[in-house]
Amino acid sequence: MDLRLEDYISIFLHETDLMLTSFIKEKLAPYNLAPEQNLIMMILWEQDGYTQNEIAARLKKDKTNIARMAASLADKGFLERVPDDLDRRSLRLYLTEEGSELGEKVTPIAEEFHHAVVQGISEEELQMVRTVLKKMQQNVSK
Amino acid sequence: MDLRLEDYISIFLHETDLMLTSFIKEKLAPYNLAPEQNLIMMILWEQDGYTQNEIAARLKKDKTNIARMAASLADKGFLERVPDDLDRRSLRLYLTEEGSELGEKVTPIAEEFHHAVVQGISEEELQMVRTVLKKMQQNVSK
DNA sequence: TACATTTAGTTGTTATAGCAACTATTGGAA
DNA sequence: TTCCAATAGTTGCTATAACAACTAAATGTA
Repeated sequence: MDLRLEDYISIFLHETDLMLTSFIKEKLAPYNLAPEQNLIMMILWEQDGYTQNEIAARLKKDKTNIARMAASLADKGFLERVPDDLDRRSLRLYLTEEGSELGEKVTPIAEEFHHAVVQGISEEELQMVRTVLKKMQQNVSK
Repeated sequence: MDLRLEDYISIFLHETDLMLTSFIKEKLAPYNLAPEQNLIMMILWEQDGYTQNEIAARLKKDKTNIARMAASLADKGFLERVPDDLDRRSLRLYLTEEGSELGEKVTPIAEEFHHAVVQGISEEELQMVRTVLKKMQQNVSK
């Protein structure tokens, strides 16, 4: 077969992902928010009080990642980690005043980012890409 | 606008990338090769003796990453880092016997991986995805 | 009730990614 | 030839990602 690096769609996908991440990282930097930390905040801005475990399920990430990102966000003063009364193993994430206010500034940036990314790409093209990516996901799942 | 997480194509792209990476990571694990380390090896299997800098340019990665991955691959005995005679700042990467032989086992795995990923996806669809991803890359570049 | 199992979260480790600041070397210009 | 600028690589740091092994708490069953 003899595929070259340029033939691997996975490599191209990975490069694209890194470029998008780097782009939004720069936009968020002034707000002291890293890209994946921002995803946690986006969930909480809609509705806070979720447990770390619930956030992990929603973001399809390992609970270790969420725990460390939540700890970092708490350090920054954007949220508080409150043990649940009924299940004292669980930590529920609640926005602080500062974290809550941050949403008003950062939400528009996230949406601008999305629009910048899809600029010049039609709804049909985007849907097609979603379909193909979904197929790839299925291809590598049991 | 009020986009939900599911609306962000960047998030879907990122999740897909992670799933593909995790899949190939598992396939390569028995050979003591991590996915990105494998990319360096793939270049060297085609032609070795490139400098770390040349590898970094080819893989569009920071030279720090390449330096650390090359150090790791050297630790594993897959390559040697040889200072260039004419420019003693440069380190050229040469395959060891072991690293060279590894290529015969791992190259087919990489190609099988690619075929697994694109299974059930037509050439036209794949080309269209490439075109759209390229457009996204341009959208986030200066 | 007592004990085994499951669950939520933490700690430690490895890999990737990229920035900043540094050393060593090379190359270019006065 | 001397000195400044550019280049190759390293070290240190922060963030993401996920696995393994652990603690603490809750649940289920004998």
